[in-house]
Amino acid sequence: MSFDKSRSAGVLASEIARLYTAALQRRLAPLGLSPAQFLVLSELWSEDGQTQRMLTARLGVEQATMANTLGRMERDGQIERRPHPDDRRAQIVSLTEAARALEAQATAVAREANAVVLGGLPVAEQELFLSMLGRIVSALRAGEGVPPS
Amino acid sequence: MSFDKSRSAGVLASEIARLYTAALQRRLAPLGLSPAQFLVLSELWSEDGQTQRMLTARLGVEQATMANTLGRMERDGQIERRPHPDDRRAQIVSLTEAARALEAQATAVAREANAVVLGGLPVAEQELFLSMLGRIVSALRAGEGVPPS
DNA sequence: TAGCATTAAACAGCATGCTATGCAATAATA
DNA sequence: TATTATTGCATAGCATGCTGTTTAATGCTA
Repeated sequence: MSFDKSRSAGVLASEIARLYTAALQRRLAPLGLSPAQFLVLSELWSEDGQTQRMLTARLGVEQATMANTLGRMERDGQIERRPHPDDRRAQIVSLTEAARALEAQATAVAREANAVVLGGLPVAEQELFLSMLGRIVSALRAGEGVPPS
Repeated sequence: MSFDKSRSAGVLASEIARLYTAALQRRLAPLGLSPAQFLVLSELWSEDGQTQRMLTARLGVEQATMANTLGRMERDGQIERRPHPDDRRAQIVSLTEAARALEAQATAVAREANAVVLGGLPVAEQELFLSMLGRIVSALRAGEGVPPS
């Protein structure tokens, strides 16, 4: 009859997401970063000089969301946008020195925030939990997401 | 060194949350409801006539978030706010007829959206997964959240 | 009882996410 | 080659979440 939040995978996942984001934000704030900015940076740290389109695809958010986030990152001096040499529609997103310098610290605190989440389970179950999350994401992307045309 | 999103419990949970919210939104839209509105309604369906403070505590969001959501729900004709008989600061939030009529359908589609999420796992693992989510939420609330003073 | 603290809501301002549109540049095709 | 389709981004507008501040009503206490 009624809806039991405490047994809803979606509601529980959303709550974990909110608490994780808050934990990460508290740790990133001293570095001048936000959670979404961190994700973009982590992509650029592994490969600098990507187009907005590539970043959008790899992080799995909508193009407009990425455009807004990149706008804030440019405003905050984390990235620069330079014209694409071959395609005048596109731009190359590249790290500033300031952003490059944050990699070690930011990665460390992000790992810490994730450890806090996993810390809710005994070590013996953590690996299985990660595996379950991964399988669910794959299934949802395949089933509910936009079909890859 | 670098940050691996695909092994981050927080990132994966956030992604499941986004995909779940989208799946739920698609199903609720024909009823004129949004995911956050559904959660408030589900609370009111089980006990009508609560104060904003009670709803805030039970759904675990901030007071300001709840005030905004209730504002949209009032605008959309789902709830009414009436003065509290004993406390002139407070208001009683009660369901409109229209909102009361949606319970069965809305609950059904929400269950469906949750089934889609759990569907990413074999049935044998679903119960364990729910238990893990619940334990993590409890641990995070206790550890990182605002201490219950 | 006067004054301070607490509580219930509202409001302001911001970050992230989304959809829908619009625009310019590039590609494909009739 | 002229049209049409596609692609890469930007913008607008909205929902949800947060923090911080303000206001009004209540409660407590010296």
